[in-house]
Amino acid sequence: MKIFSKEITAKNLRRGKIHTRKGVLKTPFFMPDATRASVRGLTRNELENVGIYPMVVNTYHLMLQPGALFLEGVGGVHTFMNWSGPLLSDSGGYQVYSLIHKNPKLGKITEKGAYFRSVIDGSKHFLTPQKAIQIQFALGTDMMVVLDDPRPPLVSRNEHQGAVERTVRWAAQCKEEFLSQCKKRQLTEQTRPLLFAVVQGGPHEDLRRECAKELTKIGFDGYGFGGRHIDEEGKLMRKIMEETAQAIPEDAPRFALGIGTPKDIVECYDSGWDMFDCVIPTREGRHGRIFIWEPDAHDIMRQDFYNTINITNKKFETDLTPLDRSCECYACKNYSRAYLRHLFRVGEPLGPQMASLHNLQFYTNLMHKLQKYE
RNA sequence: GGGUCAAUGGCAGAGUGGUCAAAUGCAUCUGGCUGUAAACCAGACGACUUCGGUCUACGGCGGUUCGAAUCCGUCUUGGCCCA
Repeated sequence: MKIFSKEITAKNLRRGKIHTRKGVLKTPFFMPDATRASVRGLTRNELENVGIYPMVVNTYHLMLQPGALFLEGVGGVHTFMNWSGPLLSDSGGYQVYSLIHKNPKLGKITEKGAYFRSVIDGSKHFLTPQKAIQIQFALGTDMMVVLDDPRPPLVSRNEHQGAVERTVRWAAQCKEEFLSQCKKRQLTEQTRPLLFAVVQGGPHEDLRRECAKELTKIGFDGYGFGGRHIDEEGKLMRKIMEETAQAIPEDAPRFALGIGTPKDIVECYDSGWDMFDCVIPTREGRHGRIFIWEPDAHDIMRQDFYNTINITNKKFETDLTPLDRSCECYACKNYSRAYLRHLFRVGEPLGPQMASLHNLQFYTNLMHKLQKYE
């Protein structure tokens, strides 16, 4: 199967389509995070109406609840959550970082894999590269990610180097398990999922290049940018993103994991990345931040094209206009800023729900604009 | 009419001689959130300020004291009990 069909080549970027077994994805695209097999607060219909097609689920969260065996038994996570679009499963690699590195009490990393203490009930779990792949096959997702070893950005170069080496070793083990699962399940080039590796290396360009090179040798369907991609001031490490994109095979999809703000996404696109996922639209929506198009902005590549408002701010108390006049989403078509502020203040779930919906519409529209760009 | 208890910042409610511009919770205001331990977290919340302080505040008034939200007297208001 030809995974990536090249359509446009401009500068050093290539844009095209990714062929998954559940359908074709035109790049660039954004996937909302349905970490626990649900985009928080939104129904299947709402997501479809916004124009969502691919989404991201999480291996770590789903192996804890409801469990990989159960999910495999019911025919996979697609069936369980009733979603027919392509699903990408994150490996749990990020949880290695966000749980263990941020709080050593929650687990331990060894060469064999990562021990986790469940944040749900304290029980112990062990995730190996092989197991991460096995679970993702049990989930039945269409794009899988290798177990990787991200590190906090400020650790020593030495530690980043160690993380790169481990990430490469684990990636090789994942690939091996992936091939074995495909064989066992009699999957063809047309029916098998895609496997993505993750480039680590922190803020060191040479480590990123080295990591990309080693992963390329093993060979994957796509490559991700892992670890933190913004510096201490919250600015995108653009040079690193560019360098890393250049170090990845030109005909492979490039997945900027966990990115990002609308501005970050545009910059990453411009740096050569074409797949994105992030909690920002939904989490910040739940917390009251709304993305608004700047009416006079026409070139998303060259100017500030959006603003954010905090809908809970007092200044919206009597504002009967929609969140965004130019938006076609259900929230903007039906409710006012004052009403949504009211919903947030009294704790009605409809508030966070509508805010998430609107923000996802914003992200979807942003991706449409990027797809038309050139 | 007699007795008794109470009155604290937007609300609830601690504090009962100095460490009190006053705990805590709620409410309010403002931030933050980047492969979701996140419907979460943080800061502010009497006024003024040259940011060192200054002033006004724990029902009213008066007192005791170096010093009072805290002790005493009295008034006002409210709860409960007895006539």
